[in-house]
Amino acid sequence: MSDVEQPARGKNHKARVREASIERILDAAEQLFAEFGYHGFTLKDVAAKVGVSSTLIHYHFSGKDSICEAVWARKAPISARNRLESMRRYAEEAGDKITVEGALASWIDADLNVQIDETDQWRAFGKIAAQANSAAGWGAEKMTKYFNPVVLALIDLLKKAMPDCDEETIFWGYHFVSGAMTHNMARTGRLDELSHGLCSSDDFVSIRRHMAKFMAAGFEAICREEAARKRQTSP
Amino acid sequence: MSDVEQPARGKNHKARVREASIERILDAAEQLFAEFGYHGFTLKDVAAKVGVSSTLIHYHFSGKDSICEAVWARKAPISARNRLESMRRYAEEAGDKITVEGALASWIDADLNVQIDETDQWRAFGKIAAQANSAAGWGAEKMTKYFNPVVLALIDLLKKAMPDCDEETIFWGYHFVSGAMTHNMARTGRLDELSHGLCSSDDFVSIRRHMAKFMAAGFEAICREEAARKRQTSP
DNA sequence: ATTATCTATAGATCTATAGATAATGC
DNA sequence: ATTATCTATAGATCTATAGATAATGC
Repeated sequence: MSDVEQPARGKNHKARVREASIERILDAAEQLFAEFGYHGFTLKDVAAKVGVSSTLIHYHFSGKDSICEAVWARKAPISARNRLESMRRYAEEAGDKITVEGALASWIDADLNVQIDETDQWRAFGKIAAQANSAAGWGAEKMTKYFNPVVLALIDLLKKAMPDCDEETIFWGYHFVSGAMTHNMARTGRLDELSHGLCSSDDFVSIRRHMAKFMAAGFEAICREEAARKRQTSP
Repeated sequence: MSDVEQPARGKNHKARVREASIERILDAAEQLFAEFGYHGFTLKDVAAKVGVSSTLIHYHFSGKDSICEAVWARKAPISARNRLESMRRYAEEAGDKITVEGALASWIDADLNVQIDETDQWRAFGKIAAQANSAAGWGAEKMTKYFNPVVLALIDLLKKAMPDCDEETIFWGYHFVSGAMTHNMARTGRLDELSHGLCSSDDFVSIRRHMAKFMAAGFEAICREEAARKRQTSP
C-alpha cells in the first residue's frame, strides 16, 4: 500500500544483513553446542542448520573456538552482570542483616528467573554452562573467564552472613551449590523419568522454591559442625 | 635359574593375551573419555595411546559405542552394587531409626570411599559419570541403564527417614544431591583456583566430611517448609 | 587350524581456501 | 569498490575392511 511495504534497505543494509547472519549462525551453534557438547558438532552441522554454505561460517569465524567464544561472549556477561546486580541490590536492602538464604537467593534466583521468564533465549546457554562446569579444558577456561567475579562476590556475601564460619567451609558449601545449580541448568529430563513424571527437571519454579532454602540449611549445618570440631580440638 | 623364569605361556595363553589387550584398550578409552568427553576422542587416539594399530581396535570392538559401553559395563555395576550393599547394611543397622543423614551417607560415602581408597582405578570413571549426568543422549542412557535402581533405593530409604515428607519434595532434594555429587566426581580443579589453593576439588576426605551433613540439613529444611505450606493452604 | 596383530588402502567426512557472483555503497 | 555469499576443490583426518603374518593350539 505504501513505502513502508518495501524492503527496508536504507543505509547500513549490508551491515544489518551481516549482523543477522552472524546471529543466526550463533543461534544454531548455541543449540548444537548445548545438545551435543563442544566436540559433538561440526561447522558443517552449523551451516546445515542455518541453511547456508559452510564457507560462510569460515567467512565470519576463524573456526570452532571462535564461534564458541562468540556464543559465550553473547550471553555469559549478561548472566554475570545480572547476578552481580542482584547481589548488590540484596546487600543494599539487607544492610547488616544479611542472611545465608538471602545471599544465596540473590545469586541463585537471578539465574533461575531468566530460565523461567526468558526460557527460549536461555535454555541452550544454560545447558552449555552446565557442561562447562563438568568438562575440563574448554569448560574450565570459559567458567573462569566469565564467572569468577560472580562467584567471588557470592563468597564475600556469604562471609558477611556467616562471619564466624571459616572460609574453607564456605568454599565447600559453594562447591555443592555450584554442582546442584549446573545440574539444574542441564535439564536432562532424568528427574522426570526417575519420578515417573511427579517432578520435571524443566520445572524451574519448583527449583526456585526449594533451592536457596535447601542450600542455606546445608551451609549452616556444616559451619555449625566445623565450629564444634574446632572447639573440640583446640579448647 | 629355573622354569619359573620362562614366559608363562601355558594353555589359554592366547585368551589371556586377548584379555590383557582389551583391558589396555579400555583403560586408554576410559582416560580419553574422562578427559575429552564422549565426542572428544577418536578410535585412532585410543590406538595411539595403547600403542597398537588402529585396526586392532576394530578387531576387538565394533566401534566407539561398543567401547564406551564396555567402559561402563566394567565399572558401573561395581559402583551400583557397592552403594546398594552399603544402603542395605545401613538399613539393617539402623532398624526403625533411619535418619536422613545416615541414609544419605550410606549412599554418598560408598562412592566417595572408592574415590579415596582406590583413586587410580576410579578417578577416570567418576569423571565420565559426571559428564554423563549433564549430557543428553549417551549420558542419559547410561545413567538410566546402570544407576536407576540405586537412585530409587535411596529414595525409598529417604521416605522411611522422612515419612511425613511428600515424595515430590524428596525427589527435588535428590536432584540437588545428584548435581552436587556428580560435580564432586568431575574434579575440575575449579575450586582450587577460586579459593587460591585453600580447598581442592581432589580432596575427597573433606568432601566426605561435609557432604551428607550438608545435604541432610537441606532435605530437612525443604520438607519442613513444604509441610508448613500445606498447613497454610489447606488448614 | 585358529587367532591376535599388522600393513595397506578405500571411502566418508570435515576444515579451509581460491575464485566467481551479485548485490550494496560511494 | 566493497562485501556477503556461493561453487568447487584440495588436504587432512577418521572409520572400516581386505589381506598378510606370526604366533599359539590341537
